[in-house]
Amino acid sequence: MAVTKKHSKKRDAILREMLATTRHPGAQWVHERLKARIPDLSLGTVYRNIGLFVQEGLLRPLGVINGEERFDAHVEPHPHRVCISCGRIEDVPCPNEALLKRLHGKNAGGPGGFQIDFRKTVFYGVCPHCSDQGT
Amino acid sequence: MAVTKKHSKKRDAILREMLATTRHPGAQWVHERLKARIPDLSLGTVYRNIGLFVQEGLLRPLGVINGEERFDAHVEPHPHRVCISCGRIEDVPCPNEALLKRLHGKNAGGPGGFQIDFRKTVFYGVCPHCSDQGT
DNA sequence: CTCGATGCAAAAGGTTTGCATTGAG
DNA sequence: CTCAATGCAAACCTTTTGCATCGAG
Repeated sequence: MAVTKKHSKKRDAILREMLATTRHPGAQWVHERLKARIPDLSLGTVYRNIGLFVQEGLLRPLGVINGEERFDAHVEPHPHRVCISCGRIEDVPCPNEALLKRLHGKNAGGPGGFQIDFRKTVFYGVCPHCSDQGT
Repeated sequence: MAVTKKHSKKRDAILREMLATTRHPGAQWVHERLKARIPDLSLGTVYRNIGLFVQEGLLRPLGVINGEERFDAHVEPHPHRVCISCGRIEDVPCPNEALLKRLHGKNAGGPGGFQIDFRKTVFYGVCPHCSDQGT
């Protein structure tokens, strides 16, 4: 069942903006981006709605990069790569798919009683753009 | 070459405290823990020294859990499991070791020009203590 | 004595929250 | 009309920083 009760243009705009990009945006980026079209959109509303989307499973939190939580609208579990220079996040195309699948089992976390719900794999490195800059 | 220039009792205490625990502590925990022994230890000093230790490679930042950055004094790369209920972090004992190794290569991140420096794998779930609580 | 290390408090960000107002059904 | 959604601003928390003081070499 949905957490959301009523319909709202701003809520729609926030979700659509996040679905339409591959940037794995944070709240601030979404807000700044939408302000152009919706000048009276408040940052608080962006945060509140992102929170709801996450609860509904429409968005997946990726983790904090440079102090800001980032989100992915493509909710099927998959690894990411993060540029430690500029914070860019990309989906990892086809990362040893078979191997990763074998790591997905309930017991992948090893013994000790943890009930593993999900896994996150992140590769950290420098993206092409940043390595061109000579850092 | 070392980042640190001078010797200090407080700095030593901070590092020793973090090396002596398997909790993967955050700055606040270290500070609170040491205050008992060193009443005039300031939180700023804990943050500053942790920052130095990370630069020196003595500590590895694990990521933000519940809004707080956590650190590991065991710097050889290895996966972790995190309790999404209480924030407990544990090393993962022996997680399909062979498989994980095969994911370590420079190209593990897939094509696209990223120069992969390191990888983080985290399993999220509920620890035994929290699942006993019924949550 | 010199310069790095520290305490203290203010500042900086990102995120959350309380409350009055707006708007969807 | 009713209650969810929003704007606004204050509150929160963790982390950083500026500056005067302290302490190691």
